[in-house]
Amino acid sequence: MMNINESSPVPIYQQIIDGMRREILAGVFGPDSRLPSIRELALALKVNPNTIARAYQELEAEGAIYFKRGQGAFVTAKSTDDLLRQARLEMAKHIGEIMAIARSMGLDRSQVRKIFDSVLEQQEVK
Amino acid sequence: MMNINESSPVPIYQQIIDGMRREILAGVFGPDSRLPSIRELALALKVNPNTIARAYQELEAEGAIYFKRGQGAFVTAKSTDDLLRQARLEMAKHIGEIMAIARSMGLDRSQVRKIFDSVLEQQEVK
DNA sequence: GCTAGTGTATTAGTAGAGCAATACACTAAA
DNA sequence: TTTAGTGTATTGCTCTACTAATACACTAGC
Repeated sequence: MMNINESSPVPIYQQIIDGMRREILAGVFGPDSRLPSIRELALALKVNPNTIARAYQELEAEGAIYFKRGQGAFVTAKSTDDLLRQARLEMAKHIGEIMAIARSMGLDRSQVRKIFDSVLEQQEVK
Repeated sequence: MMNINESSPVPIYQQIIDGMRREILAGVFGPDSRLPSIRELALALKVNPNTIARAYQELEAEGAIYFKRGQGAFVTAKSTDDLLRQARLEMAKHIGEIMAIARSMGLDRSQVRKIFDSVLEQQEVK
């Protein structure tokens, strides 16, 4: 079960998005299985329904889940693929930022790749 | 001369920081040369002096410039090195974000590197 | 000392994000 | 057709980031 960090600077709705993505990827909710309803989850996490709704809407917008009227939210069949595609997009954004920095310093691609590798080595993998 | 985009979501003070870093790196202002005074620049960019001051303070904090009381702001002798170091830190942050995404998807370093390379290929170099 | 130039501090206004309270509208199932 | 469950819309509060107006304090140079 996902848990919310009240004191985190990361907004609650974003924590829910992240948590749901992770749980779907981990197989906690398989394709076409039903997610907890907005009200259920709001109650469980002690949060306003609108906050859950916002998270679910974003997940719907990115194609990870879909709604059946009156019945609730369900995991998209291809949602694992979608999530991976989405993740790739997010990564691409960051790489874009990195390249913007690199450009303003006059670095070319191979220099950026070197920096990337050397920083990557220092990262924890957990 | 730097120019400000009023309608950008990027705060003005941040645009000034970025612009200044770029101009220093480009050699518009060499080591120990004097930057436009806070009031001058505020007038030129049609912005409040405090906004310029904030940008200059951050540049000072990261060691790119220094102040002489009553005389203005000057470029640090080693500021090019400092800026490169700073840029590297910024890049590292983004790489950290990328790794956070990767972790939640269960990707290891080599997979991340592959994605990075393939995205890098698609980036414009300008 | 005076003056014109520096950077700095105080205070306040504006806009936006985030979240909750509450009421609404729809649908499945009995 | 009623009921209990869905998601949705409206509204307002709070907090924070950003910016500006204005007044202050210091310093070089005459």
